[in-house]
Amino acid sequence: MHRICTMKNQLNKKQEELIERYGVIQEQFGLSPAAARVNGLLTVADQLEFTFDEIRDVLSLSKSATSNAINTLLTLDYIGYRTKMGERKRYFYSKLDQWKDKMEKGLNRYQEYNKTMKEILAQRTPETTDYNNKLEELTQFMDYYMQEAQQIIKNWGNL
Amino acid sequence: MHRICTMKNQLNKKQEELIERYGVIQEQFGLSPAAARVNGLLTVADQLEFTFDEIRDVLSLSKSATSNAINTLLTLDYIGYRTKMGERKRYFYSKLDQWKDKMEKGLNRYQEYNKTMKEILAQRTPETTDYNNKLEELTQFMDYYMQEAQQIIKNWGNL
DNA sequence: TTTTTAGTTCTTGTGTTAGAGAACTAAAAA
DNA sequence: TTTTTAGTTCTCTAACACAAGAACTAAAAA
Repeated sequence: MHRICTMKNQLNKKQEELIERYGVIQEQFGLSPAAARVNGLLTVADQLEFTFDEIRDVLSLSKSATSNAINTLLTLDYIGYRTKMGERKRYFYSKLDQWKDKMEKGLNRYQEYNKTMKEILAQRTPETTDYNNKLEELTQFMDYYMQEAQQIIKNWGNL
Repeated sequence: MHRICTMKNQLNKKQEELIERYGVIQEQFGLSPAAARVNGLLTVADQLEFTFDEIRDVLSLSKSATSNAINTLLTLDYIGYRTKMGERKRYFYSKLDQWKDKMEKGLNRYQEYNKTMKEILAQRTPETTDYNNKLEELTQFMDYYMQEAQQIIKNWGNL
C-alpha cells in the first residue's frame, strides 16, 4: 500500500518562520533544537495533531531525533498524545494549558535560590553590616515577589 | 619579594559548601562553572573585595578561566570592581543591588515570547476555535502577569 | 633599561551534546 | 508465518564549551 502525496500538512512561509522563531525562544528556555522545533510545529500548525512520521516528514528529522524530542516534551508535559480506535500510532498535540502550573513551578526555583541566599546571610560575619543589609533586603524582596506573584497567578480567571 | 602566607582569604567548610551550592544554581541560570564559582565566592566570603590573583588562588583556577569568568560577570553586571590609589590591580566585588533591574529585564524576555505567541495566533486558521481561544487566553494571561509583576517590583521599597 | 605586575589572548586537550543512520523490538496485519 | 508498522535504542561523528598552560602585552617598578 503506497502513500499518496496529499500536501496535507504543508506549511506556508509565515508558519515556517514562526516555528523557527518560536524554536529559538524555546532553545533559550533549555530545549534541544529538535525538541524546540517539534514544540513549535505543534503550536503553530493549523493541523492540531501530528503522528510521529508526520513530524519527521515536516521537520526533516531522523527517527532518533524525533523520538528523543517527543519524549522530552512528553516528560516536560509540553505536549500530550491521544490514540484512535484500532490504530497503534499516537497523535501528538501541544498542551497549551497548564502554563499557569509551569509559571508556579518556575517560581519554586527562586524559592530554592532564596533558601541558599538566606543561608549565606546567616553564616556571614556581622562586621560587613552594609553588605549584609543589602543581602537581607534582597532575600526579603524575593520572598515578597514570590508571594505576590503566586497571588497574581491565583487571581487569574476570577477577577 | 616573596609572598608570606597569611591565610587571610581562607574559607571555612560551610562557606565552601555554600559557594558550591550557589555555583550550581548559577550554572542553571546559564553561567559557566568557573563564572558561577567566582560569583559565589564574591557573594559568600566575608572578605568583600578580591583581586584577580586572590580569586585564582582561592578557587584554584587558571589565569584564562579567571579572566574569562570575571569578564563575563562584568558584562552581565553581576560584579563590579574598584581600584586603589597608586595600585594597578582591580578589586572585584559582588553587585547585590540591581536585582530588581535584572528581574525587570527577565520579564522582558517573556514580552518577546508573548509577541511571538500573538503572531502565531494572528495567522492561525479561524477553524480551530477551541485551540485559538486557549492560545488567546494564554497571551492575555501573560500580558496580565507581566503588568502585575512590574507593579510588584515598582512597589517594593515604598510600601 | 630590564623586570615585575596584572592581566589578555591563543593553542590545545577533554568532555559533552545533538543528531544521523542502522539495528533492534513488539504488536498488528497480511 | 512473514511482513509491516510504530517506534526505541545503540553507535558513531561533528560541533561546541570549558578550562589549562603558554605566549603575549602594556604599564609600572626597580
